[in-house]
Amino acid sequence: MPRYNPSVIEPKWQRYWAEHKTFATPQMPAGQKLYVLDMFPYPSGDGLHVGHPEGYTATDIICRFERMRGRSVMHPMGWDAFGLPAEQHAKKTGTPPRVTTEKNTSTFRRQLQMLGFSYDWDRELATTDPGYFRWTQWIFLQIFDTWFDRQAQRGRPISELPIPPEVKSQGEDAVRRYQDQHRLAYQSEAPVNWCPALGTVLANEEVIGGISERGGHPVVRLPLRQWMLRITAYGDRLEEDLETLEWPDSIKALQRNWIGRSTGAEVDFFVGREGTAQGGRPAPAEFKAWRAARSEGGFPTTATDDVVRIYTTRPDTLFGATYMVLAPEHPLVARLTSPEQSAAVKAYCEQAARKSDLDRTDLAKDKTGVFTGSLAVNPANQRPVPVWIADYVLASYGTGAIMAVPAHDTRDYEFAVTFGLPIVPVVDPGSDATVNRDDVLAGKAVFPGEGTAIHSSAFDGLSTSDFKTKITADLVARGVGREAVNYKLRDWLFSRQHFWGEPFPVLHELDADGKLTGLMRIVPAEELPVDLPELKKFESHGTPDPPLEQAPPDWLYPIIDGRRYKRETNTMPQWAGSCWYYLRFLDPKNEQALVDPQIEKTWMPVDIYIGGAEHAVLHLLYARFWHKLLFDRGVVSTIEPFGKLVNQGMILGEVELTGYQKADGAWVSVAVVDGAAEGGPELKASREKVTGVRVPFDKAEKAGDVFVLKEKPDVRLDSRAYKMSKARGNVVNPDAVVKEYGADALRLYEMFMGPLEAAKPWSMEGVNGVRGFLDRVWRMITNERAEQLELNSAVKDVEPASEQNRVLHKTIQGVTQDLERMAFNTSIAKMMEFTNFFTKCDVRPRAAMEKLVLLLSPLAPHLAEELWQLLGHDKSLAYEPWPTFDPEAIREDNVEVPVQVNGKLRARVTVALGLGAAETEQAARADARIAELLAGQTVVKVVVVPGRMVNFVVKPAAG
RNA sequence: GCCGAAGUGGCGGAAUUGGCAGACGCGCUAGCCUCAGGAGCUAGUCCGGGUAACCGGGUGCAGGUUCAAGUCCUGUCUUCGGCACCA
Repeated sequence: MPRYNPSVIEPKWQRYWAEHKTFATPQMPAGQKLYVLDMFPYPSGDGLHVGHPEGYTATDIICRFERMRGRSVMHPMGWDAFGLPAEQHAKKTGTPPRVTTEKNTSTFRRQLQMLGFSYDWDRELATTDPGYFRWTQWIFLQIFDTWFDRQAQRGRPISELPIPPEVKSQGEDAVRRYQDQHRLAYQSEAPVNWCPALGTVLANEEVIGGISERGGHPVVRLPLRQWMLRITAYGDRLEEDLETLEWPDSIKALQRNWIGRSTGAEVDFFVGREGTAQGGRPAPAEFKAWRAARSEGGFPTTATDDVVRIYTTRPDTLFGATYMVLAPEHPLVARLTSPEQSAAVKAYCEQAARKSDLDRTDLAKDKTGVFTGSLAVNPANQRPVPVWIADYVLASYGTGAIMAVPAHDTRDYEFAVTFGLPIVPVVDPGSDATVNRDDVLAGKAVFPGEGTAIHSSAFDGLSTSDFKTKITADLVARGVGREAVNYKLRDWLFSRQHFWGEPFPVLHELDADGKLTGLMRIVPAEELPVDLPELKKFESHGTPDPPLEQAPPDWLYPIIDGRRYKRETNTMPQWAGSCWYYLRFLDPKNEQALVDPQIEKTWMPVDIYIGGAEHAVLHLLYARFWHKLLFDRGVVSTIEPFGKLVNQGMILGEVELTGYQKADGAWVSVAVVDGAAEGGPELKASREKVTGVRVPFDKAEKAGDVFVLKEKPDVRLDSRAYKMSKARGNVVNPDAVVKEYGADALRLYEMFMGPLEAAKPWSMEGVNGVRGFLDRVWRMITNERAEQLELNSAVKDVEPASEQNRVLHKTIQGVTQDLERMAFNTSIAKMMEFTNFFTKCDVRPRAAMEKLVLLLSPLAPHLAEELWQLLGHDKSLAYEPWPTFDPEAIREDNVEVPVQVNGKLRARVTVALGLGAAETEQAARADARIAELLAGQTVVKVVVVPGRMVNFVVKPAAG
């Protein structure tokens, strides 16, 4: 019985495509090129999740659609295969990560192939292949070999870095050290999250409140030598070039926010060398001399040690700066601390050092701080201001010190209130409705907005923006300030203390005693890759040092030209491999270059890039950074890697009803429960803990717009879909769906659920629904009752009747337009309408059936290929021309026009297409019901949109 | 707190430019077919009233612009996502 049986036809066509290499991409495009890329997955041990195929189906549809429209399509897939889970598995079981990774990759590959995606599998790559990470290491060498020329705003070879004469005069080693300081890859001490219990270094996201996310063990912060990449140098370009991209505005906003560019001024507050060295205020004579020197010599590039340099975005509030704050880590803290304050300052700084960044911000409700005992001079009005230390100022942002303007900055205001510091308003909010003006002017409220200057001597009356310009110019003229730009973006911490990652192609020089000299030597490009050594065991060795410290000596200590070196033992983060994989897909087997320049020029940029929003910032920012650097170094030809970006929404689990019960089992309404409380749900009023219980749908009913318990209708239930998770037990396995409904049904359902970008709850009933549609298509074209597969007897070689032709062409038009704008859900709806219509026809013209099969083929390719073959074609439809529609066939002779009276729909009249406004109005007036409604009324106005609608505006006739 | 997205039937969602709200699917109801059905077919299904024609209401809430608002404007509430002392 040839019913629609996906478990037979799907493997059949997958084999066909593989054997015929149907989707092999030519190295050079034959037609117009289209590069469609999925964010490649990390092959986890859990296998594919129904979230993966959502984006992959969307890109697959686009690719199949565009191939039929004549484009040359690049559509590759690969594996982001380095990652912590495989390493942790190795620690537990001793299985080498490469073995685990290959096993997981096989599962992922099988699952993706089972869904019939049209990837060119000959381009498959994994970031863990030595042939791949050879080039990841090569890119690192490019970064290492680059410095950033601020003037030109681009990266240049380190050999072109100008060496100051005073450095040159110190000899070769000094020059090398100077270069090392300016490379875009550099080393620095940075704190890591070391968890002794787990024996591993954790990422910031894995540490919550000083406790490891996994296991709940304490985590300590230790400084460790780390590799950093100078992404901040590219801050401006990363921000500005967002404008050139066809990305969702929300993602651009997220990136802009992350880069966090702000403009303002740097200003020096004089503290002096003499008086302040022991606390107290700077000597007036010394200050005078400093002022004179500054107006002569100007503003020095790096701060001198007689000033505290601050950064502010509001130089216009300088007259309101009543104190200063240094971060606890600020280098001047020790010198500015007076003997009397020394104990208090020391205690405060030690306490701050113990807290992680997270703790500092978490406990941010109350401001803490300590006075240094020193005073500085406000350069606007020459008044002395106290210098404080507080951890609400971050050492890592700006200059690590601020001027505090409590009247106009919320944080400064809170601090000033806590410690009783003076509050001087210098901005009049005027009529600004957000604050009470009198309170602001009395120093009893904070006003962070813009307004008119007061208490600012000669600047009074200026608007905030004018003031900024004027005072900045004034500061520059006096040599005490300059314009400045800052970023929230920090340099990229690029090393990990892991085994399962790309080794750095770097060797550290050892002296005769086997100690590090601090000088480095790179592994030359032609000797790459630096492969990972074989480790005997993977267990933790109890120190935060990288696991590769345990590597065999012949790997760890190479001897070159008779000199002993130690290899770098940190490895690169997982981001490294995913930063450039889109380039390697173009030319995956090239051993001479990362990508052939001609091929790169032809295929780049990626035209459509689809993936989850979780990569909105980091992956996309890092990849853009590398791409720009490669552009500067002449490796790639475009300034940006990804043209159009689409984020697929998350697929949630099935909708669940949750009721809440107290410890004694009594039900409580969801209205009185705080579900987001820490440590589980609790009653809003009493903070009593309650338990969430899943309630089956047959125990609940709808009351108004909420669900309630059937047996206790005053108990409201929570109705929502949750993120799929193992813990919740609501994960849907694609294997099971394919087994029961078929891959085409899974693909179609994921597209039919709703817009690609939206978060959507899963529903097995919905899968069953689209499977029903595929069954109907099958029955429309085949004879299900025959013994052998044969055409339905209603399918005939005849011309379509005019109504049939109209439906056909409307469907072609609609589906084409919907696919062009990635509205997959509505394109499916249109094919359903087609099927509903033609199923009712006793005669189904073969040409119409063939066209539908072609329209359906990007979405449900296996079914389409099978029907195409049955309709008498002997090769794949993958490159059949896409059906075109005839506008003539769609045109109807008559249109139904709604007629409104005072904006309310009262009748519909059928008129000839293209009828003029006057005639349409006549036709509307001729309608019996309209005539009745207009009788006795004065028609004030008639609005006619020919072919669309008529509206009579009436009022009762006078008299 | 700040930034972003979204609120439309019992449910997922349509409505491309301001012009017939609810396409399509699920679910539900009734009927047909069947030995049987988690199969198929037909009809109905926004809410209230009415046998019906039809009438009234309706896109989170409150206003506004317009002949006309799901769509535009102002305010507000809720949910989700992100950032979180960035001076």
